[in-house]
Parts: sequence; structure tokens; C-alpha cells
Amino acid sequence: MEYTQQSGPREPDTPAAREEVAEALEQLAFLAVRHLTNRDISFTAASTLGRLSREGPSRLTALASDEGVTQPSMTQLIQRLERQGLVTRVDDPHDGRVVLVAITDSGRELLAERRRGRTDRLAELLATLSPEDEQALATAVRAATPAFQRLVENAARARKAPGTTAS
Amino acid sequence: MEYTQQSGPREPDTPAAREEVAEALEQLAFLAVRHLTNRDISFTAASTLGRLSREGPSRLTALASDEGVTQPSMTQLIQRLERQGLVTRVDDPHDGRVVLVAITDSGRELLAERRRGRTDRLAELLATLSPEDEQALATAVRAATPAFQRLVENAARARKAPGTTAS
DNA sequence: CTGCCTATATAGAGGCATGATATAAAACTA
DNA sequence: TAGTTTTATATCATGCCTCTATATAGGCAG
Repeated sequence: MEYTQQSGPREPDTPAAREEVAEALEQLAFLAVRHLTNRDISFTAASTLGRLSREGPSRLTALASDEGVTQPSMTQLIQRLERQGLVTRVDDPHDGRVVLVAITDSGRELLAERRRGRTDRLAELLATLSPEDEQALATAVRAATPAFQRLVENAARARKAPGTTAS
Repeated sequence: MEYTQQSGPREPDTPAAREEVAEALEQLAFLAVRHLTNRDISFTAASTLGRLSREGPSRLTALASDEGVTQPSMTQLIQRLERQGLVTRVDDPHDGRVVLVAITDSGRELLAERRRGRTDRLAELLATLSPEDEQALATAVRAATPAFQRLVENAARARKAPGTTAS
């Protein structure tokens, strides 16, 4: 790929440049984990609830595979969530083996609350910045969002079909 | 708020703008947890090791408070880390009650390995992007880094002395 | 010495993950 | 139809990780 010079790329995409970006992203991730983590339910639990909210009732094994945990783990997780009233389990009339898991209203409410809490905390943190810093961060985020969206998509794809890239 | 028009801030720092930034950072956190998480040791374990590596031998209670866990949790964590040879415990000659925890060479090596692994995975992910996308991400990251550094500092300060801002 | 404060340890309980295995229903196969 | 295999879920034992409540032991003040 020769430099097409269209919109002014200033540096090549070298391993060193990638490392710099990786470094920054890691630091960002650290902040996020440190300050956005809610201890009421686990990451897998929240992620599973979110999936059930987006995609509707699902099978246990499908959830387990999607969330990257084993089936026994998901069974236990669903049992806990059911005990807390966040999901319900319904037998599938077409297949006596399967159990369909669905999110409850209470589960949806918890998701909304968590979301509010995270956003509030982050906004509080952003408010501690100078207007210039906040502006810089906002501009950067907007510029990076489309690229980042594609990164997440690629990551999701890589998760499903591993071993395509390296070794 | 009137537009000051000094050096081209295009949008004011409204709650809505903050929410947009918060949204993006949350997504980033999700990616990080999903793809950068190493399952060999826990987040607190890794963070504690990192602290010991940066700051030298420390007391159990200091570690617990810095990491935001209880003292018994830290005691158990240190016991596990000691069993794995990642830290050592030395009695303080000046005070018979205290135990100083120090990272071992093996612990440092583990940290380095984890770091390598994360960076590699991230670089691999970045390599799936188009040159334009990667460039956009790199530019954004570089622009945002100073502001983000200060955000992290503020966050650390807020963690030590809470309740200064809201309620 | 008595009593209090501090640093760490222990006990018990629950969430969260694992691998190995059990059970039941469905789907093949002969 | 009977027997086998596969699929979906559950159960068990184990280990990590965190919590609260409590115990032990050293330091210190009177």
C-alpha cells in the first residue's frame, strides 16, 4: 500500500505505533475496570442479562457458548439469577430437553440501573477535567468511534472462528 | 453557554456530550474485559503485583486499602500468591505485628508475560483494521492521552477522598 | 499490669468458574 | 421396534475470590 496521500496519514501503521495505541487502550481499560465495575452482579451475569434483553429467550448452552463459559457455569449462573428474580426458565414444548431462559422486567430494570450508575460515575469523572481536556477527549472519542466499532466487530468474529490470523 | 470561539471547540461540554463519551468508554471497557482478560490470575492479584513491582515491599493492610478490598481478602490473596511463588513475606524487624510483602523475580516475570500477551492480542486486533481506521484510532489516542492521564489522576484522588464531589 | 489500638490470621458463607459425570430426551441406525 | 449415539441440562467436587465477624499477638499509654 503506497501512501495515497488523500487525507494526510502522518505515520505508518508499524508494530511500534500499534504498541503505543495498545498501551493507551490498556490504560483506558484499567480505568474502566477500576471505576466502572459494579459489584452487585458479575461481568458474565451482566453480559448474559444484556444478551437476553437484546436477543430474547435463549437456551442454556447457547448462552454458555456465547458468553465463553462452560455449560455447568451457565447453569449455576442462571440458577442464581433465577433466585434473584432476574430471569425465568420455561420448558420448550418442542424439545423436552431444552430450557429457555428469559429476562424478567426486574432484570431489565437492573440493567437500566447499572447503565445509569456507570454513566453517572463517568460523567462525574469527566466533570473534573478542564474544558480543554474534556473537549480533547470528546473530539478524540468521536473520531475514533467508527474505527473502534469495526475493531469490536472483528474481535467478535475472531472469537467465533479462532486461529485464522496467527500461528 | 456562549461559544467562545477561541481555538475551535465545536461543541459545549454538556451532559449529553459527556454521555456520548461515557458510552464510548463503556464499550471500550467491554472490549477490554472480553479480549484482554487473562484468566491465570485475578484482576486484584495482577493489580497488587503491579503495585508491589512499582512501589516495593508493602504492608498487608496498605495493599488491601489501596486495592479496595478487605484485609482478610488481601491476606488470602497474598497466601495464594506466596504459594505460587510470586511474592514473599518478610517480618518487619521494627514492628512484630507487620508483614512486608515483596514481589519475587518470578512475579515480575509473570507481569512481563501478561503485558506481552495483552499487547500482542491488541496489536493483532489492530492489524485487522483498514489503514484508515488504524490511523484514525492512533491519532485519536495520541490526542486524548494527556487529557486521559489527568482523568486517571483525578480518579485516583477521588478514590482516596470520596464524597468531595456529589452528595 | 491493665487496657486499648493496630496488624494480621482464621472461620464460615456465598458467588463464580472449572472438569468429570449423571440423567433424560431426541435422533439416528440396524 | 430395539439399541446406540448425540444433545441439553443438571449435579458434584474443587478452587479462587470476596465478604463479615472474630481471634491472636505485638505495641503502647496510664
